[in-house]
Amino acid sequence: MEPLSKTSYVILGMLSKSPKTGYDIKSLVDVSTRFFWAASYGQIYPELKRLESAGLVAGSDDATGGRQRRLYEITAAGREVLHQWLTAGAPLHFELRHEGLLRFFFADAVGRDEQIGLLRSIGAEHGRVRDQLRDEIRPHALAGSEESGAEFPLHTVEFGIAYQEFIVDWCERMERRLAKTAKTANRS
Amino acid sequence: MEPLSKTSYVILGMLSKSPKTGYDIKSLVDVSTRFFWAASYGQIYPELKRLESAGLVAGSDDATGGRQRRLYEITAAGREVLHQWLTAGAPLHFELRHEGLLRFFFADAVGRDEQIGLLRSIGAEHGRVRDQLRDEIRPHALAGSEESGAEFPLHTVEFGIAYQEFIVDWCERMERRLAKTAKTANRS
DNA sequence: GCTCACATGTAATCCGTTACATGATTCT
DNA sequence: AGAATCATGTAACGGATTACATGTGAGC
Repeated sequence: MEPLSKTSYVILGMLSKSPKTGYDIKSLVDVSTRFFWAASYGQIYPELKRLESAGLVAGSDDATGGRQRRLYEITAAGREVLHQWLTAGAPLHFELRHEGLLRFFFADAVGRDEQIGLLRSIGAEHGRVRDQLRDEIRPHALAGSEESGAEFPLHTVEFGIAYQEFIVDWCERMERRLAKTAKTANRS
Repeated sequence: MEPLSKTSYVILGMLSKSPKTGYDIKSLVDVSTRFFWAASYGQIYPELKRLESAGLVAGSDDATGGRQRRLYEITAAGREVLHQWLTAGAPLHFELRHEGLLRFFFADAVGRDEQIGLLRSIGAEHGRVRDQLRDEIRPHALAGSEESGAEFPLHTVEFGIAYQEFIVDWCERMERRLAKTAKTANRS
């Protein structure tokens, strides 16, 4: 069996706690793993079908009246591959794409004002994400933790908050440093 | 004109300093922007052609003997769109995909030993990247800085080092925290 | 003579997003 | 009555990686 995509482990992981619809999974991802592993309907629904034909999840129709609803639950085989992935020694995929940093890299070509403006927008954006994690995602993780005893989703959000905060702080420090050594603009 | 991909800005940015071959660009990316914006030959060569037909770069054959070599330089129009991007108010694309964190999120399903082992591999991996930035990329940026006066590539590497270090530290703190509250394994 | 760096490209494939299409139920 | 939420899916597209294919020149 060819190896599963990382996103299918998100699905398996979410289903390992309780049965869910594709919609449920997407909603959950949006308030939890999204910041380090996003997923869209365009991935989730087809992936659920693939996982079902691979015997890792089992779907059952669960329509209420005229509204269609397909509830998936993880199978024993699914639990097995999830556990395998969770304990594997394989290299962990890590990827960052940061347009702000890319611009910053080339920022010698613009004036001090633009350099500082760039740092402000980068900092502001990461500040917004930090706020969102703190005010929306963290309470959600906290509730889940009290209800199920799971502590790692909470640890993960807390890492996220500290991570965003680190970038915000760095932007502020760099901004101050640049402000001190004001310099005339050097267009291209 | 449809908007350029971020990767084409990497190319334009690299060419804005001096003319280069596709090979040169790839080599440079690999010792500079790679950690927050990677690029492969499969993107660079086709993109150079597109940029040329859009009039943003100009290529000239520069073969030495039998070895083909095509040198590209940025045009005035190319400088213009680069500068536009560098000073635009557009939202900055940011994306993180972190398999280690994803596993960590689901780590309630494994035992303490595996949880700690996971933190160790995450920390070790980020430590390796930090070392690479410090020992290989930073000297390179420093040399470039002394030669051309460009300071932002250096600032960017320094951010990278601090960023990787932040994650390493966090892993160590979390590891210690988990070690203190040892717990029996709870399979799935 | 061999290996490594220089040099260019393409095709297959993967992973993922966005936009579209459709409809039921619940809340205000 | 209308809006928001629940619910499922697909098609088109975009961005990027990997593997493949090919060959030169320089240094040991």
